Amino acid sequence: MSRAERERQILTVAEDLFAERGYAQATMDELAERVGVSKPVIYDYFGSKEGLLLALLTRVRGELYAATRPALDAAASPREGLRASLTAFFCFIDGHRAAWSVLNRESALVGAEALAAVERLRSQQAEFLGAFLVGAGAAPDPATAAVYAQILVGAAERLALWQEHHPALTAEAAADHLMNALWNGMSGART
Amino acid sequence: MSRAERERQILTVAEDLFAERGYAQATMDELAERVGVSKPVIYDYFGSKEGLLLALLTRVRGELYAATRPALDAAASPREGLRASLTAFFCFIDGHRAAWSVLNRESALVGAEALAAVERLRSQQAEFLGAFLVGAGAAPDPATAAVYAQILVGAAERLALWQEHHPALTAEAAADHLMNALWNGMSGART
DNA sequence: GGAAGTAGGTTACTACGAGTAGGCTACCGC
DNA sequence: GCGGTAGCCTACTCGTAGTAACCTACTTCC
Repeated sequence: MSRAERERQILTVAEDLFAERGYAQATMDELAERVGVSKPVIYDYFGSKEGLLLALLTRVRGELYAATRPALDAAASPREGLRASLTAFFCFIDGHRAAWSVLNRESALVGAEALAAVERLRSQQAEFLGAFLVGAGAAPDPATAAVYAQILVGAAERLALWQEHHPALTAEAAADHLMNALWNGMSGART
Repeated sequence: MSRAERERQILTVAEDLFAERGYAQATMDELAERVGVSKPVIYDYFGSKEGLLLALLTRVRGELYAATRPALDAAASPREGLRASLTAFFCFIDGHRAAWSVLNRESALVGAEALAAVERLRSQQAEFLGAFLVGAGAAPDPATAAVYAQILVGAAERLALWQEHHPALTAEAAADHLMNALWNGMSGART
């Protein structure tokens, strides 16, 4: 098997295994067994357990960006663009539900590098959201836009996790709620 | 030394150690050494490394509740109450900066029980915020209020973490931004 | 066509950290 | 003084991340 092929295979198996057991409980021995190779092969490809997680995060980051970025500009108005992008985000999480909590929440404990990788993932989202908010006139200045972007990212992330235990909340409904709360404000109740 | 005294001592040292090294990198051997006892003593008190984390989370939960809950009702208006409570939250994080990321973000990877404990912490905040939002007329119905409460919690949490790398953002400023974004809405820029 | 290098593995270890078995000491009630 | 017990220690076991050293087949060059 070629290197690139083997690499993708290991990452895919690892994503499932991490989702199933959690990062800490997943062992490299079991991963190697599932892939059907010996352990040093994994180490040859990724260097360490954390390196493997890092590679996984990088892959997910690319996918998430591809899923949410285009939606922002494709819509007719800023409001609809933001709503479409938020919906895309929740749909993406839905498709990667198993990997989501592991990759985005459990990863932090391993080390500085993995933590930084998770932060880069968030920053990537926050950055283009911030630029978007400035363009949409939704924030008085770039600094405020940066803060607002963090608020958006945090709120969306929390809602995505909350969904796990409240499956009644669909991706569209989650996006709608976010729009109502953040765009219109909570000061007066709206439906 | 009495049991209760020893327990508090171990928890305090553990909080520092976890903050310093991160949960995974912190070893029970080093903790025992810092406390000045042998390892089995720690296990006698907390059962396991995760048990220790759990006890720490429980303590922090009580402190966070005490810091944020009273502020909600003490103020003259709902708007001011929410702002005061958010400010109290960011101030609390400021005081527990070192422990914050470990306890609230890194803990998830250990096991189901620790994960549940972290979720309870968030739920506690979300619950009284939800009830508050209903009372304030800031959400059309209790179900929406529950979603809004999650949005508040997620946004506040994210902003608290973002502050780590953007120390210019004070607790008051963070609370103000949150109020502007969430209460008034982002649809029209306000200062 | 055979020597030399290399890609893609393998088996069999080491190191280290979580958790434990069993014993020791000093104090308390009687 | 003596049994019980609270609080603590030394000295382990065991599982898992990570590694050293070796092996096999294929490609490449003369």
